[in-house]
Amino acid sequence: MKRDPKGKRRRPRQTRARQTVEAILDAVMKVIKHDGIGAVTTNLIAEVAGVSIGSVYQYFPDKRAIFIALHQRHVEQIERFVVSKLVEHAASPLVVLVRAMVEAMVDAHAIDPELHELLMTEVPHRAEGTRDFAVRLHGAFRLAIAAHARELKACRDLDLTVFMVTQMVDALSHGAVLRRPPGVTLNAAKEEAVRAVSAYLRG
Amino acid sequence: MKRDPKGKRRRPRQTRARQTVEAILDAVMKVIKHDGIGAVTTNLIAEVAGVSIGSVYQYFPDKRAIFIALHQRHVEQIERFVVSKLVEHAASPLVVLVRAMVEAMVDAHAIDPELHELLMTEVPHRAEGTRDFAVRLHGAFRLAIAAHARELKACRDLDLTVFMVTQMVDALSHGAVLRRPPGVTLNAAKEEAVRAVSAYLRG
Amino acid sequence: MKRDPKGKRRRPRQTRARQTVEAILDAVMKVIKHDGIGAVTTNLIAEVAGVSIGSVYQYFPDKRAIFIALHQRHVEQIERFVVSKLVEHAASPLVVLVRAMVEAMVDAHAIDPELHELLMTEVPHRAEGTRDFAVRLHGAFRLAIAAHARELKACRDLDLTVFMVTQMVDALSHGAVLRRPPGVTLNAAKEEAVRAVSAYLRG
Amino acid sequence: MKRDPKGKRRRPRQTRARQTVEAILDAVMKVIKHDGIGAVTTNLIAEVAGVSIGSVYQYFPDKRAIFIALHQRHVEQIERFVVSKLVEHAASPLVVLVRAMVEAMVDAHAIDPELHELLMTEVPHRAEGTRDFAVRLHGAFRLAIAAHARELKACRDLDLTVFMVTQMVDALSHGAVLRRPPGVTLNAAKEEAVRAVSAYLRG
DNA sequence: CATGAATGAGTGTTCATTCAT
DNA sequence: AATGAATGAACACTCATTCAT
Repeated sequence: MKRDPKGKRRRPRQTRARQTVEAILDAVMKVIKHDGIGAVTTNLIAEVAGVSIGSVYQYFPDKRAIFIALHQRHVEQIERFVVSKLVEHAASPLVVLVRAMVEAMVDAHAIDPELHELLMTEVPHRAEGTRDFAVRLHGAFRLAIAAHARELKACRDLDLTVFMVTQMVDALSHGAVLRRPPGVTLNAAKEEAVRAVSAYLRG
Repeated sequence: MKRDPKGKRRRPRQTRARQTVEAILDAVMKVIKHDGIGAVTTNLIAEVAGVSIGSVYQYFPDKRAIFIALHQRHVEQIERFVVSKLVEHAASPLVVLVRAMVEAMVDAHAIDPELHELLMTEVPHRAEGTRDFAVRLHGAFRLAIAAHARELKACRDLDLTVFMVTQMVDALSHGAVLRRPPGVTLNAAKEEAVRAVSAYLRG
Repeated sequence: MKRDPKGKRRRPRQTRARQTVEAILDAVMKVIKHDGIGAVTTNLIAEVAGVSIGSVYQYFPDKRAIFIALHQRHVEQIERFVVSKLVEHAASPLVVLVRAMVEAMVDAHAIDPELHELLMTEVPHRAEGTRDFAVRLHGAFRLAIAAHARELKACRDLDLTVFMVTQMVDALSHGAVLRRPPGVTLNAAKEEAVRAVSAYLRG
Repeated sequence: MKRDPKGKRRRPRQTRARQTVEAILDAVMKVIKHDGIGAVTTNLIAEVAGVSIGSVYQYFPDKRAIFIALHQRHVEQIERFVVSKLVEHAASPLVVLVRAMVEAMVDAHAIDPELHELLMTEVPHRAEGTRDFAVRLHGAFRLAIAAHARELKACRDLDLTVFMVTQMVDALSHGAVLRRPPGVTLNAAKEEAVRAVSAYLRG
């Protein structure tokens, strides 16, 4: 596989391919939001994406693969988002870090809560390569928390602690966006989540 | 044609109907676990349930309704399970109550974790009547927690607190069963969850 | 099966049977007019008729038989109607007779033109026992026309003449009710039909 | 319409599509005549037409649409047939024209009387685009009759006259083919029809 | 590589009919 | 005779996938 000698120009094929893939995934999202997953057919995906059905099968072996890719993209977007927030606060004190984590996740969920919910409840996604939300975040959170390991008194098992924090942050931010009780503001829910995680970490 | 001596009319309606519905839902579960949701066809459901396809449509307007009912039944089972555990500990101190809550949820999830995961990730739900897990538990948890309201110093908003506890217990017990890191025992995960919830409630 | 010794009372069985049959046929009509023949199912017929589906099959061997009976009843109603008009004018001059025939048929069609049209275009009816409209009228018209045979100069073959008159009266009255051009009143169409038939009979 | 001599791209669209549609309609006719409409299933249509069931649904939204198209084609065939006969006799005297009209219709009905009858009595029609036989002929007949308007003494309303003639020709030719009394030849029935229409037009 | 017409196995669903009560 | 739950053969229709162009 020869690399481009000069490395200046991107191979147009790769670029076009990525564009097409993106168009297809965008189309799936659009259709899901408009009419539910029941309306998602490969032919409709192709039509909405503005490509031929043949091209869809150029990039995806079958329909299932499209859903998996959609999940992957969605999770990766959030992951990128969260990681970037986390590095910002690499040097912050623990509470600030926790607040940043919660805020990042809430923001991530708030981008398109409806779609997130649909992806989680309606779109089949159990498959290799698409590990769950919380699992994907494990790595990012581990790094961030490890930096504060000494502050954590009761932390005997870092992996366990990271696991717990990840689950809590994921669930509480998801819940804050989509299921908080009426009368509770998003900010209040956020603060409460920060409080909960902090309390846990403090021991 | 023997009429029953006392009873004027046979009335197998309610009983038979419920039996049939149960048989159908059991059949769906069986098929899902055997061959995945991809293999779930209405005719197969009928066959496995030992009823005619026509009878399936006597009780469910369409395939989707079967899935919804399956979710409902599953969630209700867990709810019943959790509630019964909760009433057992109506008079217990807070920490014991929290441990009971976590244990109940972990046990509930552990009954058939595979099925639970499949129901959540592969089977389309999202429809009236199938509110989320955590939402169903809200009521049960609220009752249990309200009894300890005085002990909760930092509790300004009971609903918010209940919401938080529900989310945490649900996520942590679900995670403990299905996503705990390797090397962490179920019991350790349980204890950690109890610790986390207690820490939050303590303020 | 003993007949009623005195013969005073109608056998309730016969009466009930006829009532049920009528209720079934009425139900079919009702459903057809409400939702089209596409909506006509035996179970719905039973429901609308207020009898059990089992009772429907007590009186009709299958669905087709119901349609045939419906046609038969409809045609017989019209036939009775026309015949009674015809006997009124048994002694009238030819033109009056023709006018009476046309009027009778127009009135018959006008009773429920919509249903008539539906019966003819949507409801399958080719079967023994359900000869066509015009054929059923042949006998009635034959009698009426035969009385005026001597007036008919050009009438070499009475059957042919009756056939022609029947076709014309049927088609023209049906058309007058359902297809006359805009701007033409029903009465004008009637008169024109009378003129046409008279012209034919006059030779 | 072969544009490019070299032929850069095949464009079988229009032609192939029409061929397929014709094949489907022919298949329906074939099945109806063989086994009755009861035997007409979409899959059988596809099989007999030599196309896949998927292709059937490429051209028709549902089964009903196939029947409608079949009616349309049938009526259009007859219309074309009649019109061509009519233009042949554009300059003929009235009686000859009437004879031509009757003959055209009789011939049209006689092409396949069985199918015609089945289409009319067994196949659901009645939908936009499938106006009745007589209505379709109205235009053709109007043109033909208008040319002789001066000869028609008693014709006050051309539309009414055309309506009457259309109804009569349709009914009498249809009846001549399918319902003439035994002992009456087709030719005799034709002549009688010509006589009837002529008598009407003469006033 | 792209296209999109064609495919056809497979599915959900209906509904005429039966028969135990 | 009446009932109506149950039946299941049969059907209309979909849609993932292919492949000739």
